[in-house]
Amino acid sequence: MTWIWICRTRISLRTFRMAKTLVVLAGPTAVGKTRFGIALAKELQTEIISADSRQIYKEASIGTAVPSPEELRTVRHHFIQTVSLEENYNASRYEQDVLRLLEELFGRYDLVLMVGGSGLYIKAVCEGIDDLPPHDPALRSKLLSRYEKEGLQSLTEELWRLDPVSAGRIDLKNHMRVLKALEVSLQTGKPYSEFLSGTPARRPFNILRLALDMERQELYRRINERVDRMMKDGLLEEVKRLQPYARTNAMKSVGYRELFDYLEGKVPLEEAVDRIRRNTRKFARKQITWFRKNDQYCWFSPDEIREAVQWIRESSDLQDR
RNA sequence: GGGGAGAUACCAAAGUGGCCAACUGGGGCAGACUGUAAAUCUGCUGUCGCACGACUUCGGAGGUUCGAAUCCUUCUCUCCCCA
Repeated sequence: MTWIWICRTRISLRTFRMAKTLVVLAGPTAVGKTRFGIALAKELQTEIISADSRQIYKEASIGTAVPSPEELRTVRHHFIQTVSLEENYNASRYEQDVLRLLEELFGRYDLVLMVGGSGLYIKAVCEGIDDLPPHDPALRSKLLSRYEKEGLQSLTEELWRLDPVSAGRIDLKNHMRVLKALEVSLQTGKPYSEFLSGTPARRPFNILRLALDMERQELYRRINERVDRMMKDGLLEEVKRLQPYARTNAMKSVGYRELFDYLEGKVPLEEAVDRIRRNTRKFARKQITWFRKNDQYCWFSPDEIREAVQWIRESSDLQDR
């Protein structure tokens, strides 16, 4: 656990002079962020902004593992079940919504807590995300069917023509990236790359980042346990109820797509549940990778709430108040 | 008791004399990622050095061969069918 110490020492030596601080609590799914976050919020007497791209949807609760009603009563949460699955929510909208809310919250608190595992959403708030023209679903579906008919090659060739900068930068094997760049370039007549500033946004508040992790084996155990609990709590019924939304973005999530497959008769139930377990493990690994590459995170184990509180107090200079 | 099929790396599964350290899929590990981000994409995955290379693998033990996961003998185990 030396890495934690190195990281803590380096950051806690820094002195933060700014009055307002956004404390970010990140980490893989099922590591215990909700519990930890609530404990922190109580201790620091503040509110929680959820940074979870799935818990934000109104219609879902079991599969997205939203905090329980009791937990939500204990500490005020924002962005939990606030938008509909039918809406086209994304990181950019989240950035704007959070910044607007923060203005208000910082009027009341010196310190606000953001808790969640959606790396891109957190990044959008902390570093900004460049403005793009409004998404054009018609163009997207046109490009998508072209991708299916003509293959990726045809799209990348066009991207090289329209936006060589992006073509040189983007992962050309990833059709999502190619599609996006092409879509924007076609829609605006300007290369996608010109919309990207490449510089992090300045924020009128300070940011403190901490992340939770635990031994891999234990994390996997907790994931399995959680999946079993979700099934007992009625995940299958929730998924049945959400079948009309099966084709929306959010319903491609772990826990839903596997059960849609079961409901459509593609796999037996036990197999579907097993896939949920495996896909959740993969998801957790990806989250860890994402947060690990950002060396501003100070890592804690989920039982180090006291240590985290102390670290936050020291780092945010609250003690001087 | 008789007849048949099979045992391959963590799992599943190809290979049926040299092109095999062994296809492929899963799993695992690592990574990329500025609008689907719980998405999408990439690399590695016998051991040791981790580049070249060296060493040990395809149920066990023998054998044939210049050479075997692949052929022969035998042993062990599994599955199926008939009794």
